[in-house]
Amino acid sequence: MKRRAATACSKDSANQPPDTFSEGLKALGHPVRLEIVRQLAARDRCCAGDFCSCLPLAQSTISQHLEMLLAAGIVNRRPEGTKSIFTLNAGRIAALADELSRLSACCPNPRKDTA
Amino acid sequence: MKRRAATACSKDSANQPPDTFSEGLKALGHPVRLEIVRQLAARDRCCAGDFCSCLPLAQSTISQHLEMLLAAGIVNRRPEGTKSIFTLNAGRIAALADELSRLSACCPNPRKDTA
DNA sequence: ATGGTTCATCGGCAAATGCCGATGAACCAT
DNA sequence: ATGGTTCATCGGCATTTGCCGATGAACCAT
Repeated sequence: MKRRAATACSKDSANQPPDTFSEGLKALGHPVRLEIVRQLAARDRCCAGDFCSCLPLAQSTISQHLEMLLAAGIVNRRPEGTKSIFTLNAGRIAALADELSRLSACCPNPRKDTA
Repeated sequence: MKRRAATACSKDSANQPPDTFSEGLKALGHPVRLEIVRQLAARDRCCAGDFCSCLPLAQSTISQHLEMLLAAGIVNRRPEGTKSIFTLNAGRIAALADELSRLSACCPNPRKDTA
């Protein structure tokens, strides 16, 4: 098991450098990863196996999706016994949502009527 | 030029069926497409060529990115003479932002302090 | 009609992505 | 120590993505 790299790579929640906006959106832009996030939002605290039992995918595949979400700062991981506990990084998601809404508000673009 | 398929495929702004959330995020989850969206948000109304002059990519590549944004409902396209005028679909982006923020709000997940 | 723009589409190619089964480390029991 | 979980990582594979140059249609001049 090489997954005990650091001590607990979950505390550093919002460690996203500069341009990571598109990175975050990309991580969320996949139905499986989005489902993972939804599960996490609904249940709070899932271990990796929980996702395996509610998604029709191999364990290795799910592990890789989790890894991507982790790399994008969307989720946090914490080792607990032989399990990996995942939690949502709500702050990060909120920040993405915020930047997105700011994008939409930037230009009113009211040309939506008949003209 | 086959691009005059319908009359003006831009009016139907928010025509996204059911799951299109991840589709939209995926479309935005690419630095080039995000830059296109930013340009559009800042300037309102760009033709395709405008993007070619501010992005270091071939015209065909940009056309394809625009096509993706169009398919995802992020932008609208309107033919105008020999040009294609693009506008932001701000409503769609706002809806994505909203759903995203709802995701983050779902679970407070306050375990962010030392514990 | 002729020529010049603008831009969508068509191969083609390299790289990235998504998926899997297998392997083995870390941990928990016994 | 032995065996059973849990899960990250590896190699391999098929598909998708991102990019390009070239082509040609639609439109605008003249």
